[in-house]
Amino acid sequence: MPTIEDVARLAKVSTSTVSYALSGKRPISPATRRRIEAAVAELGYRPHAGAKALASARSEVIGLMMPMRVGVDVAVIMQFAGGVVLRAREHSHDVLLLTQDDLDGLERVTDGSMVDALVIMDVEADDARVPVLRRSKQPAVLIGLPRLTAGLACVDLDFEASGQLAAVELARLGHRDIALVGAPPEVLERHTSYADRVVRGFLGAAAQEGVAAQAVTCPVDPDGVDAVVDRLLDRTPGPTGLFVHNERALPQVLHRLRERGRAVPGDLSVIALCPESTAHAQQVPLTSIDLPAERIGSLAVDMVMARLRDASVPAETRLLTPTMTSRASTGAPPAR
Amino acid sequence: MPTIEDVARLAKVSTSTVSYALSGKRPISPATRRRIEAAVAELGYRPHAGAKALASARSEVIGLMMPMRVGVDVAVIMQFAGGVVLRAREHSHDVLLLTQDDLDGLERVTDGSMVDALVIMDVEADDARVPVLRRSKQPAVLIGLPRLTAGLACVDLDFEASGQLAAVELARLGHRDIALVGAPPEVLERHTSYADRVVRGFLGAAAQEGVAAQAVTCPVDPDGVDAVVDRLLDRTPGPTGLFVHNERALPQVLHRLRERGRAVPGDLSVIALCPESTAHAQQVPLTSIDLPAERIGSLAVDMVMARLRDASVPAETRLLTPTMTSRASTGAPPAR
DNA sequence: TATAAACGTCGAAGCGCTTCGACGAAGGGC
DNA sequence: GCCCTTCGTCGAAGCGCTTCGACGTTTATA
Repeated sequence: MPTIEDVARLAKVSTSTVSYALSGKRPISPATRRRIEAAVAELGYRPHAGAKALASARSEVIGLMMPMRVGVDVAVIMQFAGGVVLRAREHSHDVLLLTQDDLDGLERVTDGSMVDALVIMDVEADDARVPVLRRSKQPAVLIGLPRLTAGLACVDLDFEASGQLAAVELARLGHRDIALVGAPPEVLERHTSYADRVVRGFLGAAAQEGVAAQAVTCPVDPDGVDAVVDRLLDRTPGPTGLFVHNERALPQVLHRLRERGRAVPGDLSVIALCPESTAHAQQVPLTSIDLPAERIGSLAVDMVMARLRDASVPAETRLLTPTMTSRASTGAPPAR
Repeated sequence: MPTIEDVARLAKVSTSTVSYALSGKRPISPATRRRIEAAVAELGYRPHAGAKALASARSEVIGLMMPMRVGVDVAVIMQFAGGVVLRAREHSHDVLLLTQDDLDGLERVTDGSMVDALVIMDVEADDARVPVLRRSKQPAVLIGLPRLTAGLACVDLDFEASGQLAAVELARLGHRDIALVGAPPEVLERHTSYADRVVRGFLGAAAQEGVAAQAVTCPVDPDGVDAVVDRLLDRTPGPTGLFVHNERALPQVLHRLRERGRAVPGDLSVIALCPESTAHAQQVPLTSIDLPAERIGSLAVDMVMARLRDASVPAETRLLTPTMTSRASTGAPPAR
């Protein structure tokens, strides 16, 4: 591989001039710049990442911690990751992948200067990674909210507002008894905060609207889903509006409703909290609150980059306002 | 951050001794080693990755090219990736993430010495990345088979044998008319080679067994799936055995069969080609040929590491023998 | 027209690590 | 008791880049 010295020799300038031409950190005359560019092209020169990192104290890599167990919502995770990688490239950074629980990896990549910044996915209320992050020099942004956000940069969908939005919409349509079909028990137990927040928003808004409401967790296996749906339907009079925040259970919920002879939206209205693509992919296109995973990923990168560029940028928490799109799964409750 | 020099000073040795103690490349007396380890621990020393890479010409990072569009089989992709990352860590390497089509990124990370080796997922028959790989210095292993594998390291499930296995099993059970519900049209068109290979194996083995067989592509949207299933069922006499190699369509295929009143396995036997977890997750546990994605990912890393360690290790193609597990979805065809 | 400022370029000093060769001390073979 | 290894350690030379200060040359400013 050619080095910057080879380029300098071919362009008949010093290596520092090549460096400045390439980084743009000092003015270079058009003529010189052209010669350098020609030399770079002719040799196929690429700067050595390690040398650059050593000299400049910047690796141009950001770390991404991502859950990789085949679990709850692979599709969403993937969209986050896609958003992160794409946007990182736009900031001309690469992405180093870390698994969710690799606490030691976190220290290795930060202390070893492998990464300039970090994006942490799927944050839990009392996340073990937060203390590590606090003492590291690199800026980090969390996707999700820990219990204490002071001094941390966080970004997420406003799940509480999402819960409210769903409840208010169902109330507006005339439903007087509604239910949230929520995250699987294991997610709740891990205290991934979004699950709690949806519940709080949903129940709170329902109370305020004077509508009866309940929230249930819902496993992802078909039988478990059936049991949950059955329990809901067997109550009398029972809910006429459902808000489903559980991507993996969603198809089976709809399927069970069909099996039980309940028409959507004739007998039951359904609102889902999921990515648009998922809402579309169902047999009845679902009225949904979008989970803009890719956008959140991009935004996380933007935030972390801003702080990398200018350390005085404050570490704020940004909660994205949820938006609802009405499709074919909602309507007025059936007349009694 | 402390440097190796700080450690050396504290341990009262030279920096080279510290380096040798840490790498184990030269013998160090127990007493010295202990002092060095103590100093490392006391200072919380971590070697600077860039400096190490520069001096040793090894980054201890492997590149992983992974498709991140929300597409065909996110769960499988994720399992591959999980396998890769986990095993890479066992070889004390980190993983740099590249998107599937980032050809320029490939050159950047190889020529810029960001990675020591590469794992490339989801290889197509005439993959544009292959020429780039051939001219790069780093060892690479492909997950999937390009048209010309000479000189390349590849690893994949033996999809052709999988097709055969399914056909033979259905024939053995007494089915005389069988069908392959295959990959979505867009996958076939991209000539992701595994789709073709399954078809070839399935039809070939069926012919040999003297069994009528057909192969159809199958989109992933519910209506598309229904149409495919309907077309199959409306033929008379029609197939009594199905081999489904399309993870996203799988639940809907089963659902449509139920809607059409066909019992599994009473009226129709179904074999799936998918990860075990998917086969279990269906309402009827599916007889399946396992797609051991995580294992393939690990194996890919092992192969690439072997070649990294010893450049004379040949670049071989390894096709994993498929294994079938009988569950509740297969049996004899109905009596006529 | 004298003088300060900006421009364009260069040389050299690192950044933090690995690795080669060297060298004294200790151990083995005869 | 001598020579040859092996062991354990050190010093120094890079690895390929960035960046600081310096220095002639223009160009603007008064």
